[in-house]
Amino acid sequence: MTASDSSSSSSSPAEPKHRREGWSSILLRFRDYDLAATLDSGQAFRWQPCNDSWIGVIGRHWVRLTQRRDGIIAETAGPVADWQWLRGYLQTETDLDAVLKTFPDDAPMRDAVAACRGLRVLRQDPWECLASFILSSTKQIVQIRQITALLCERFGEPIIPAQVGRAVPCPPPDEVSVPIQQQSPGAHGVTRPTRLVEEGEIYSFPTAERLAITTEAELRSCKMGFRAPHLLAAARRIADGKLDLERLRQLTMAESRGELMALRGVGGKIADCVLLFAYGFAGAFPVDVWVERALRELYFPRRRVSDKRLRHFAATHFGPHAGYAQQYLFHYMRTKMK
DNA sequence: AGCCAGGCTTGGT
DNA sequence: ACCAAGCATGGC
Repeated sequence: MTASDSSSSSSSPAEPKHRREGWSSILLRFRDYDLAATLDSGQAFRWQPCNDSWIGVIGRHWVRLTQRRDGIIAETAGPVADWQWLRGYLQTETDLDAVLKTFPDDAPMRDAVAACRGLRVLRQDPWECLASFILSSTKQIVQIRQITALLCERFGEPIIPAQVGRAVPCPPPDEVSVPIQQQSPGAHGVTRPTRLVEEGEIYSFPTAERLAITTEAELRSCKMGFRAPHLLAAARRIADGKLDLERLRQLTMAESRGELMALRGVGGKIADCVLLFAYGFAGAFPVDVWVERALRELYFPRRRVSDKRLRHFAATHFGPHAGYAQQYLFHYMRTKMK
């Protein structure tokens, strides 16, 4: 698409000045990307704002993202030969203009787009997405963040910003480089006693295999309440191969939705979130309390409309990128209006 | 204190 | 087919 990159091996003037040895960085060039809206709109729950950047984990990569006028600077540890994993996650190759043009031309959509233009739908790992949204039911977003943070601290693997260096996850943007010290292998080895989590330390999202060998009580200690048995059962079905999340990519949206909804604790809304945020089914349209409120207040003010009729409207009115439209309505509703 | 939160399941009409 | 209660937990 229109994006062009400059890798850390080039001498681009846009390169971050605080680059350190053992790090890679890249400038993904494009306009029309609102990083803050995208990372803080209830799609993913583990991005932490840090000064003017966002810090998080994508797969096994520690990542810092910084919005610039002409794109996004990404930094990560170690050499990176191919940044496709990052472009895929951020969906930087999606033509946003083309998506927005498919939206219905009505006042609510115009207002929603005007309020948060540049908001994107991410493309996340299916397991992390599924697990996160199993934990989301009847929870506020701040609490989902808290639960997933606990889950990752207890059962994830520590992700060190520079694998051979000291963990300095959050220096100010132009801090003087920290000398990288050799560290004996195994310092973060297999036995990780429970301890206070260091400030800013980041963990990978635990695999289904890891969670499959926990107990419901251990999961409940992450404050997930009645969702614990649902998450545990899902992890076990995936770990033992009864459910293959990769296989769902080959199915139709409806078939994939059915497979997801066969899991305890996964109804239509959570399934739609996974279809949209992980598999990229553009027509998936999750309806939560905020989107239902948006539909009723913006499209049917002072009218009583049945849930059935509302679902039919949602399924037919928003076009081939209904999921994108939904995310704009959601973020619009949550930010601009109370 | 009481209500609500990016819901789902179950049991009652 | 539609309606309500129950479910854990925490923020406001």
